[in-house]
Amino acid sequence: MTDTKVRNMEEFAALSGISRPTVSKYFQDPESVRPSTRSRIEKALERYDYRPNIYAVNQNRRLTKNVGIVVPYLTDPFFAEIARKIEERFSEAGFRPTMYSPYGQPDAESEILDSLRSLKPAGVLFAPLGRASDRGALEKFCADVPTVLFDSNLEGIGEAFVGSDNFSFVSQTVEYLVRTGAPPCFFEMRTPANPNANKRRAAYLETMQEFGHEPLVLKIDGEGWAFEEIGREGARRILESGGFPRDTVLCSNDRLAIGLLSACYEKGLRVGRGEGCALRVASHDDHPFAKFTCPSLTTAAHDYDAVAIRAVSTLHELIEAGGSFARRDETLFPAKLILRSSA
Amino acid sequence: MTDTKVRNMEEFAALSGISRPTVSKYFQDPESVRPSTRSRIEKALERYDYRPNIYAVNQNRRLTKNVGIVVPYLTDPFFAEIARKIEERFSEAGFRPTMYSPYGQPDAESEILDSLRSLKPAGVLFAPLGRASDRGALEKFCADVPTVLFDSNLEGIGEAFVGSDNFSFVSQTVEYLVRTGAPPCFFEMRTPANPNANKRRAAYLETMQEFGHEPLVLKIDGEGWAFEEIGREGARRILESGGFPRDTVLCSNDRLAIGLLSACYEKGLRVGRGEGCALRVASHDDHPFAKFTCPSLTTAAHDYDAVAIRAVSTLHELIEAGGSFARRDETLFPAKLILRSSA
DNA sequence: TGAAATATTTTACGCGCGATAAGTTTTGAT
DNA sequence: ATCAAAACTTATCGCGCGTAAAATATTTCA
Repeated sequence: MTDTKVRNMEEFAALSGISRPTVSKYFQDPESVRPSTRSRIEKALERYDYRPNIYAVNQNRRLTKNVGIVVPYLTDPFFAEIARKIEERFSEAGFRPTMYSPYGQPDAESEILDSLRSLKPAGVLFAPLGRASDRGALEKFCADVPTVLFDSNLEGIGEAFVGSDNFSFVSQTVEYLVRTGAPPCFFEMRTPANPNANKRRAAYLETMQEFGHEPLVLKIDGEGWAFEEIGREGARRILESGGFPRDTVLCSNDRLAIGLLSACYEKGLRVGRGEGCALRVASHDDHPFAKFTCPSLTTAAHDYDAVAIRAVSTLHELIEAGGSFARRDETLFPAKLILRSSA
Repeated sequence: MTDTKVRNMEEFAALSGISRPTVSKYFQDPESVRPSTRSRIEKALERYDYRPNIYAVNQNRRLTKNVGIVVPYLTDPFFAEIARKIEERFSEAGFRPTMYSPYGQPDAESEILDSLRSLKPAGVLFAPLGRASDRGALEKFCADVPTVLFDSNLEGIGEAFVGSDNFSFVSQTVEYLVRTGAPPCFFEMRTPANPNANKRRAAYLETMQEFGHEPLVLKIDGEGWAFEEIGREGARRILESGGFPRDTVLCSNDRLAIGLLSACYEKGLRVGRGEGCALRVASHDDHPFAKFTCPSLTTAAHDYDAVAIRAVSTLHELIEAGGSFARRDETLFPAKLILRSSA
């Protein structure tokens, strides 16, 4: 590689012996030029290592190749993992994905949308905070930018939704717990941040009804996104005031369960399905750490890959459709029950 | 807010009754225009909600307000947490931080640097993969872009380094374990990805020597970044072939320890410092999940905040210094011992 | 009140590339 | 060899803004 620094496309075109418009065409789609020209450009590319100025490109293109990925809490490995899968797929498809997270703060979410808008992205995959989101801000954003919601559905917002079927999660765990032991009580936050939590509670109530068992919901206090801490404190309080009302607990999500398990361990309460176990615990999500809890956590798993793949392909379709669908599709993937040691 | 859509700065300037160059000046630094002008612009801003085109701005400015944050593995809550803190501070300072992660892959790391370079960032905070990094690529990058390394130090790369003092981590844990019980063996990967691991081993050897104890290093097999899994498998193998050679184990990092604890639980081996405990386990990092392991993990904590704050301020200084320092400074923050139940 | 100091306006150019139109060459099938 | 289609070249414009120089207006302070 020669060290002649190439200032712009004009210069690079001269060096490769091709006209600038053709070089421009090449960078927009290498297949769109004749093989012989392509190889000449690529040879020059090896020698001079030029890349089009991304700002000039984006200023002039009708549509950028940027896509936004927004998740509510990026330090949660669950979201980090799904964001990663989505990011990977976009990169492969030649887009420039950028990740954003409001870390639970509604005003930060609105700010992200504002700054995202000014990036003129081709599209956005958006997992909203949920209850706390500023609905008006989201609607305005979605009116301007092709947006697909994932993970957490807000009715009427975005051109489509891709996520997991909460009913499938809960019906499977409840069915399993009932079949192999006793009907569970349901362990959740009093004021969940996420609409999925409400759907899970509803599914619990419905499924228990169906099986002819009395439902019992334990609502624990706590605000914010420190779910493990909240789960642990909630469980401690229950254990210190007489213990759980049933010998089987179904947690709304794995992060609460992680906290609960830690409280049980601390109190010397043995969790699992074997001899000498006082409590069975199951949960939902298959959080990346659920394999390493003590005992390892029986849970219903998201189909991470399916959600990521479908979310990306749906956004692709949306972009190609010009930014809007005739109908707002909702795709829900079923859960897969993962049997481990906790129940 | 009126719904007249403002196309560009020209139009907005006309609407606010100020000339375009002055409006341009305002957006670069609101303090640089007369208060009376400023308030006129801001009044217009409330009515018309205009924002300068980010691509046109960045194309023409000598230096963008972009900064890059690169961490080796973003789905690791440890990195996610520190990246978050850094991101937050840059946002407050009026920069546009963007996060990148190669997820352990050296070629992805080089690609990130390439695409980062084309963003013409004012500076980059970079936590390299370590051993696997393509040193040549990093050097070339750092020659063009003001870069400060953090977390993981590669000698001679970047204009400065900010991180934690590995010796301080290990000397504190070893001292504590020796003082309150017995000298630990050291549990680590055979081929650690990160230079910090080597420094920790060296610190272990040195500290044990100093205390007059025979060091003992257990090297477990495994490749990649699935440290919990690797730690668990390594511990299983040890437990199944006679158990740990000492009753105290010091893990190189918390993620390995999480795996080890899970293996111990599985095998019915009670970990902790009380009666009936067969093993004491301590570690390093204070991973966000270390509070929730069973038992909770005694560990040496990074000063996350100090590292984040110093990394950001160092990069600020570097940018203001025009991109290079006279001397490559290395800032190391000491660890803080966190006593929990595992040792 | 007046002159110097500071802000603002006017004017004009450039950044690097996308897009388009009109003319020229190359291609590949007859 | 012929000819139309495909690919390329040349020329030119526009995107939205930064920046600089010169002219003008406003403020500041004696």
